[in-house]
Amino acid sequence: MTDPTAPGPLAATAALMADPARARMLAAMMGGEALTAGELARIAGVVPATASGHLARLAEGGLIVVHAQGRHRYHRLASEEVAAVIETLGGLAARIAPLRPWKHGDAARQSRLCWNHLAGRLGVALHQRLTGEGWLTPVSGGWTASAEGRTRLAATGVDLDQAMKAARFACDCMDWSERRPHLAGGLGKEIASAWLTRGWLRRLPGAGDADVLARRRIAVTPDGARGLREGLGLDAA
Amino acid sequence: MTDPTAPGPLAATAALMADPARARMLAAMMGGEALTAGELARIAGVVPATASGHLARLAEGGLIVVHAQGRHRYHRLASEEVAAVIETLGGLAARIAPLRPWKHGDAARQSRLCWNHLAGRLGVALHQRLTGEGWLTPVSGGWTASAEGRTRLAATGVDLDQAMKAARFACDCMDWSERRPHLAGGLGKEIASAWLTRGWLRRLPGAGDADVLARRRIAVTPDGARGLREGLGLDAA
DNA sequence: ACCCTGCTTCGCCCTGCCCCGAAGCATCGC
DNA sequence: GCGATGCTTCGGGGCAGGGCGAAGCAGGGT
Repeated sequence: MTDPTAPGPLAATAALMADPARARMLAAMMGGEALTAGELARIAGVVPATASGHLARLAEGGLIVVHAQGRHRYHRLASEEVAAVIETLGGLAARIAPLRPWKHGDAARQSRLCWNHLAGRLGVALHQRLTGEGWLTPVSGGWTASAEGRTRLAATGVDLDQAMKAARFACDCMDWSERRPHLAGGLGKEIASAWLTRGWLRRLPGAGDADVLARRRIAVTPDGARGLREGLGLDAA
Repeated sequence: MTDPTAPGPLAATAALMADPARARMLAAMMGGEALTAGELARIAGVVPATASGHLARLAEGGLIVVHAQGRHRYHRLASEEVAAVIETLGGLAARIAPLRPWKHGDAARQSRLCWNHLAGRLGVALHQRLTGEGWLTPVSGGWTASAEGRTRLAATGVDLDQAMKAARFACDCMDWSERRPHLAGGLGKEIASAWLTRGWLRRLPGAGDADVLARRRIAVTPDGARGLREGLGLDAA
């Protein structure tokens, strides 16, 4: 039998997220960008030395991966699965917290990124539109696109073939603010990155209000609003 | 602006799961039963006084609810959402943990309960069978059942109407051991409870091997194997 | 070559909290 | 009534670990 006093994997992994500074770092990385240790230190509100220790633990725990480049070290979440856990846990926390220094009434429902795909109002609306019209239908372990869905998405700059190739089993990620699924997986990533590079979406500076929203806010540009309306019949209010 | 040193809801909630004793308690409650403080103390491997403190914190944090009855106090998970978070986090932890006192190779994939519905091999197989035959199709925020699916399920003792009534948005819960969705929500609950009372499934004592599997193991009885084969064409190996 | 910047390692302090034993309340059985 | 059981609150001890400053080690610019 194993040591009964051992933490166990669940507690060990939870402990990695249980520190305020580390939680802020993880929340910041939910924007999908790779951030340097210095940036993360500032975000977390600790001195670089402390941040370095935290990042080492997160990396050793497998929650983040580090990419050294020159004298910078870039940190990002290790996988979509890690992002999903943080998203889910953050949603539960936000709904549970009776102590409410964090108004999750309105700001939290805004459109945002969840690791590398769209979440919030926009993410959910997109998911409903695509599945509601039958352009996309879930099958066990992935998606199939109708011919119309394929051309519609292509018109918005989404390379469906490449997305499908990478679309290892596209869970629809549960959106905690809207309580409906949004589009994750390879397809979600492809859509978000296509629209970001096309200038239909842009990142908002997003202040420093930590935790669930740090560095994750996005907005639809006028171009994007027009494109989504014409291409998908989606009203991005 | 709020106090920048405040833990934040994410860290606070994660901290509740970050203690070994509390994690063991939560894992035990994943079996769906309401457990007394004494049982949980024994499971967690701590003295009743310590367990009482932990349970108070879990309750105050909204992860569990307490139901006093006579001189016993029964504790269970507060919601399906809490269960989903624990399941997801446990899955991530099990796959990440490079330190492996916890073999998650085989035992973890066994059929088990996830809060109040089926998970593991059986849960995933069931989900695939029901959706694969078109008996159940996901629609935005729930399910619809075909006529054939309705009669098939009714034949196994599942009251579909009642299930649907309670089937507030049946996310398919992601199964971490099989990496495929299984059936959660009101329908998943109804199926599991129907088959448990009918004697098609039974709980396994489940040793005390804590964390992800404590008190969650189930097995298909000979009766159940026959019923599932005849009723649903499902081979419960 | 020089310095500057970004990051890490080290040593120390100190808070938080996990644990237990003892005592205090409830509830049930007799 | 009485004692037994289940659980809680209280006080004290001990350890993990989070925080910082100082020093060390890269990589880059000039």
